[in-house]
Amino acid sequence: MGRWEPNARGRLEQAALELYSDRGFEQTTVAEIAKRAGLTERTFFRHFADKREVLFAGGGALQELFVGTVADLPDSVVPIDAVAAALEAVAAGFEGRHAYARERQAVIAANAELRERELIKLASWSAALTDTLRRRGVGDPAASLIAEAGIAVFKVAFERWVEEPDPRDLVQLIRESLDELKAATAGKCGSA
Amino acid sequence: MGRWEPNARGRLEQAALELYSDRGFEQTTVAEIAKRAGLTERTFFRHFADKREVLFAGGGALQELFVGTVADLPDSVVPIDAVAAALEAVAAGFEGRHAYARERQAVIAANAELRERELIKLASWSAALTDTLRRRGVGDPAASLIAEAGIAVFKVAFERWVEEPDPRDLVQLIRESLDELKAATAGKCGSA
DNA sequence: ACGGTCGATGACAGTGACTGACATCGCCAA
DNA sequence: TTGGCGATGTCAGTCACTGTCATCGACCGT
Repeated sequence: MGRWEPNARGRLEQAALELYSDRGFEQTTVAEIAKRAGLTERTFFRHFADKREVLFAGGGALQELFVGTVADLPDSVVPIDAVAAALEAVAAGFEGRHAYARERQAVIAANAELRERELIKLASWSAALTDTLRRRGVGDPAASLIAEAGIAVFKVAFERWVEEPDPRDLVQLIRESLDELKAATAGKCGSA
Repeated sequence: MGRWEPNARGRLEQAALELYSDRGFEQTTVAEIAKRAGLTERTFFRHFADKREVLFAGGGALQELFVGTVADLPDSVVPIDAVAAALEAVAAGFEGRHAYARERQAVIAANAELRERELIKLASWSAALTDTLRRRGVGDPAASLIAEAGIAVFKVAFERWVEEPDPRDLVQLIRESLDELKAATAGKCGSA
């Protein structure tokens, strides 16, 4: 029970999600999380920059998948389609994790500070995507706008996916959302 | 010099911007802000929910202008055009405040926590806009997507406006950005 | 003028997030 | 065995933020 139990980081992540889910984010102290993981508060802060980050540290791999997908596509693919492909690749990464995503998202939705952190993570995706698009020769500000729009599509689709207890196909939700955005910016659909 | 100097709130806002601008956000304590404004730390927290909010409290009026503009437009106006009109109305509100906006934005850009707060404010605009669009009969998820895309247009245009020391016309920057987004997403309704 | 009410402020103690400095523990290589 | 080294523990300290109560200053009715 002493030091050197394996996977300290993972234990902290799991303990945090459980406590945030049970008592709420604000009602949970870092000391409690650490204790449940068999560690000390100081060690928590060696693994995670702050109390919120423990819920978001896993997102780094997704961002790499996301950007990598766009970068690997042939230049002949138009930007909006490249973004669509990347979104679908990320969506596929959530396969079979609906229950986990749902619990985590419920915790985040219940607290403003956690929503803030989530938004800045998505903004970081958007910035990385903007960069990748520029490298493909997309101009400014088109690159930023396509990236922001793409992230918006993901956000909306993901929200819908998580809302329902009965998991639909996230990839398809993303396709639908993108089509709706295309229609709306063309000024053709959705008006009263 | 005692109590009852007028405009305590405004003095706190100005003192905070000056100190954040000079020393940086993290290097400034709330006690210092309060002292410069001739008040105490406790009074600061009676006016602003936290150390960041002092930079964002003025945004409420803008959100009302923004949503109000959309709500007042005749239903015959297509959603994307209604959003464009609202963005331009807000842009007009920044007339002659370029120097202030520039200083404030520099402070925000220099600190991750402040960027987080800015993102959640924009997300709040987006949510309010989504609501207003729904009331105009726009369906889901089109309402969310148009709102998110509109905010993205504003974000990109505003960034460009603030970047340059020599102020261009924000309204025109917004028009250009919206056109770029339309071009990038151009396609038929329901296309793959 | 007087006393009373009320909102804004001050004073103070307390909690908890986060940090820096240093000691300690367990693994691995020389 | 021993020394290095990374991960952890311990402890003190700062600062954001909160609850509570006292105090001040303006306005109001008498």
